[in-house]
Amino acid sequence: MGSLKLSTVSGEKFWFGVLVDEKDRLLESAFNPSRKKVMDSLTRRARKVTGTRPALQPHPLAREMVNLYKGRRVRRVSLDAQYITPFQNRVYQYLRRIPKGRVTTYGMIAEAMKSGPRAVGNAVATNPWSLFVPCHRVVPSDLSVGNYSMNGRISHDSCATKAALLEKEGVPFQDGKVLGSSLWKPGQARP
DNA sequence: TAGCAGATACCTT
DNA sequence: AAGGTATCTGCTA
Repeated sequence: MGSLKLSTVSGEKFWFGVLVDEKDRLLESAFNPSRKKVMDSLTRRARKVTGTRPALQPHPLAREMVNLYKGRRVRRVSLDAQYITPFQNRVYQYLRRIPKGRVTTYGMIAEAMKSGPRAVGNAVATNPWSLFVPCHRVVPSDLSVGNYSMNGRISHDSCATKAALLEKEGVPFQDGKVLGSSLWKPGQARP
């Protein structure tokens, strides 16, 4: 593995950061009100992969991340799936198919995959590609907002961020729950 | 309708 | 083989 690049930008009320390889493949993305937390998460990953610190230099994908946060559509990004498990990979294929403005549930993904909802939650929680793989579009079966961690601890703030992201994408809410009309049912695994 | 376990759970290291 | 879990369902009151 060659050298990695780390780029951060601020936008809205967050810091956004990406870690990319020499071929512009995304290894990890993170966003948080604290720039230090973003940097820590990305440098930790880089160190694990290369044993060295990544080079700090601007990268367009960081800007793209802000666009995603604003609810805009961006070009397809190539992800480096070398450091995730096959199960995570399968789960993320489903996440990437959830249309903007829709949501699905942990249980529905589990059913489609013939796995269990808690296992799916486990994989979703460890998504290394915040925003690029839209894990915020997965909610509990009671259609409440559910949990979100933003590469940190689960908190009220991060869950509010999840709700805000969904609202930006046009998901209708009522009494703190998404409307059933926005549910998207995942199809069976594709070959 | 809110709270609480069980699921012979499911995946990861 | 143990440990973690961003869940779901049905049963209780």
